[in-house]
Amino acid sequence: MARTRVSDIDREGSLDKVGQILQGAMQEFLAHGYAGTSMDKVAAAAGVSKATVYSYFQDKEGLFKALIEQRARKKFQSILGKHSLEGEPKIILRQLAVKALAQMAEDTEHRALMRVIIGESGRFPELAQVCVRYMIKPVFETLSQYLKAHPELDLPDPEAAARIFLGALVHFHITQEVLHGKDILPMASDRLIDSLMHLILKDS
Amino acid sequence: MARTRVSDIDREGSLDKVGQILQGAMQEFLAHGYAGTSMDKVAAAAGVSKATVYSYFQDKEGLFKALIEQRARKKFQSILGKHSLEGEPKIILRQLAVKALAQMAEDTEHRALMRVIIGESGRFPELAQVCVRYMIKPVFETLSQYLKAHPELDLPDPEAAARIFLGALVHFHITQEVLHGKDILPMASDRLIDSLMHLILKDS
DNA sequence: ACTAAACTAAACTGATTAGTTTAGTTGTTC
DNA sequence: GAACAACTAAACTAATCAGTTTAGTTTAGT
Repeated sequence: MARTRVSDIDREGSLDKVGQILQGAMQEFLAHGYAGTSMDKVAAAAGVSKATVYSYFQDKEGLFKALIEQRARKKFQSILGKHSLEGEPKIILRQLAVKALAQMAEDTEHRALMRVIIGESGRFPELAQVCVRYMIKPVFETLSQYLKAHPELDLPDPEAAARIFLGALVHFHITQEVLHGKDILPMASDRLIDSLMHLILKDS
Repeated sequence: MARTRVSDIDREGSLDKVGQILQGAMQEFLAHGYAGTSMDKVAAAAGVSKATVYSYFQDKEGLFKALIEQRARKKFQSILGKHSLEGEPKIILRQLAVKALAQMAEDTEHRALMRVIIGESGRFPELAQVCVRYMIKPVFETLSQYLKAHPELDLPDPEAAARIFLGALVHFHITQEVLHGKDILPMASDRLIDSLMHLILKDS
């Protein structure tokens, strides 16, 4: 049976056992997917015995779900949480696009998380929905709100425009980085962003 | 060793052994991913003995790669191959968007293929690149060419515009269908398409 | 020092895996 | 009918897997 108690004094550096296990699980699951990961290797990567893993998590599926939920919740802050979205659209939207593409490009964990979530979305639909709810939805709503607050952009449907804006960025990242298409279908990110700005702002 | 001879008379219905094996491999690999699929089940699904599978394909990895390459090459035709892309942009682009979204939504194999390719893109980068080369690139180039041939659209960078157009559509499909986000982040596809048309055409 | 909880390494179960081998069965060709 | 190639079912190897158990160690509270 899994323990309910989680918060104790942090002996041993900075992580409690749950954190240690999740850390090891992240390393393995994000690198090899659900079916490709063994619980022995998770325990080894966590620096913990296998019995301890099973004392905190019911089974492999439970650990995987707990891990993905934790990472999905933690990712939202880093992608838009600090970005305040205040100021002139011409500047703010460009800043947002540049920063989003750059951040996604350098964040290998985010890339691995995308692969796992999409790859397992057929077998774990509820996990995919967790990611929609806690990662994708807040980002869309934040941008929608900003676009709605700027009627001078003359967007008849700000929510749909937010989808187009973010969809174009994320799909660009998928083709270039996730699918290793940089050399086959090369394009500087500035060109995408310039065109995106031109379409949304209707002028320069 | 894998056989080199492939084309023979088609005894037995319509499929040769290679086709039969690939058919069974598709059923299993697309449903359970690479690591989650066993060669015993592939042979059973193909209606063929395991020894026969290994007489045509070197190993699991070779069969998987052959399968994904075949499906990626076959998918290009169905997504844009029949669409001729001739006529007024206002009509053609809307038609293209409507048809692309509808086709992706009803094509369960395409959805499974997306999951597997993205999910395995970290472990099989060369397969992901095959898909970029034979599925994504031709679609981008077809649309780019069409946009370039219509200067009245006043697009400063038709290639980037093609990326935005298709990226918005594909990412919409990923959030709604692949990640099961329809009920969490609902939006009628018409709204997305209307906004996309408005942005590209700058008027109605 | 005693106790109890948390943890460890290691062995174990029973199932499954990739890939090979064996012995026997089809079907075609000469 | 002899010979050959393609195929089959089934057994086999050696490794790995999820999950449990055992027996012993560490740690903290009293």
